[in-house]
Amino acid sequence: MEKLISLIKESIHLSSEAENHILSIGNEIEVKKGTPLISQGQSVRKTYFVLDGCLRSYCVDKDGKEHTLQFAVKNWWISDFIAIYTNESASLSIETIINSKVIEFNAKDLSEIMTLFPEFESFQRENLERHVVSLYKRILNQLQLSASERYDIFLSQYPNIEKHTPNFHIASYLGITQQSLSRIRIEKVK
Amino acid sequence: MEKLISLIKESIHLSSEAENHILSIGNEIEVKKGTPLISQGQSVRKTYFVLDGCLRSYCVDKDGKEHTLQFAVKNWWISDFIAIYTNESASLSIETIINSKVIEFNAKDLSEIMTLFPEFESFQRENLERHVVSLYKRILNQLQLSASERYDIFLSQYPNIEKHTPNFHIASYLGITQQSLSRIRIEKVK
DNA sequence: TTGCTTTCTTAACATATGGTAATTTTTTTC
DNA sequence: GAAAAAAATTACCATATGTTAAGAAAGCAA
Repeated sequence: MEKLISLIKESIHLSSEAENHILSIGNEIEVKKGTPLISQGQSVRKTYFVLDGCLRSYCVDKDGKEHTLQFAVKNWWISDFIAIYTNESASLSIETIINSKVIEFNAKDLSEIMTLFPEFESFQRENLERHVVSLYKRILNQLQLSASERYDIFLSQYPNIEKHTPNFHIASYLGITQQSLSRIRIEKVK
Repeated sequence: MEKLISLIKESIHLSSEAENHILSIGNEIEVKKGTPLISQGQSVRKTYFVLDGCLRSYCVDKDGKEHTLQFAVKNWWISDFIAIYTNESASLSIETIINSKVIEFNAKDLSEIMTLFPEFESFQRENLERHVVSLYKRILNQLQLSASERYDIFLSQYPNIEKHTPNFHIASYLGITQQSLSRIRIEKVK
């Protein structure tokens, strides 16, 4: 939990009162590989901060195909932000890819922090700004790059992730089939 | 300019002091069709609020192809947010698609508002939350829908926009060529 | 270790989209 | 309104990616 506290302190001044409040609303838990944490259709109550391991958020389309929206590794936040920011029920599911350690927060508690300690507004705003930038960059990649080029960028953004993440999840993040990814991987070797 | 003020008032309480400050930093201008407002490579100093008309942001790749990242119509903000939030020079260009009326802000003035009037933090945060949601939805569309389905959604999100926006800009937003879009449009008629 | 399950690869074929180029249509400009 | 410029359509062929299905490899559980 100290890791999260020190991360916050990089961005804003944190009173001991606020620090204690965060410690009181966060719940550190260990989650076995393959555990569903949020399921499409449910009402979303949780947001997770990853201490160790790897999670992913994805949606399942009408044909039953999965599409990975986000991977979250150490020090990243993950939730169904679409549901949280629009107050709708979950359109995404979230699961652990490997055994992981996370801090679980009630989304409601997190948004209340900003009322209790207004300085958190700017912490949250900065997070959102970075979030917007990364999403724009992903859209730009999708618009202008081939699947093979997107895979290269993926590997540089998530070094080591392919050691524990099945290729079909990576393929679903890149927007291609696992067969296409397999072909691309073989081309690279040559 | 009243339109922007009333939009802000929907989100936060606005003191007359803060209102005057906004009026003082915003510059209402009319811009002829096809005018470049920001160009790739420049340092970005402006953010625009659209009162009337239509603008787009786009990037030009190494082959000279354009990729449209955003269209902005009435009551939308547009800028190179990647550049602004990362403090880099512009990776995007912005231009008017038709004769437009916009309020021009110095990006620096806008971010200073939050220091001068902290209540703006939450206005900006809410904007960013909506921004994140719309970007996630676009990524999901790109991952799971065909070009034809994405075009349908585009038309419902921007009704009337095709009346004044060239198809090759719409195609570049959807991530396809104008020839493909042309084929899709013909299929629809049948 | 052994067997079972999941994941990955491979192949043959199908389909969507891209590239080039010519033609038509629409818009702009004078 | 005529000429010029820009945009849209069309056609033909190329290519990337999808689909289906089978077999190989890797990972997991007893």
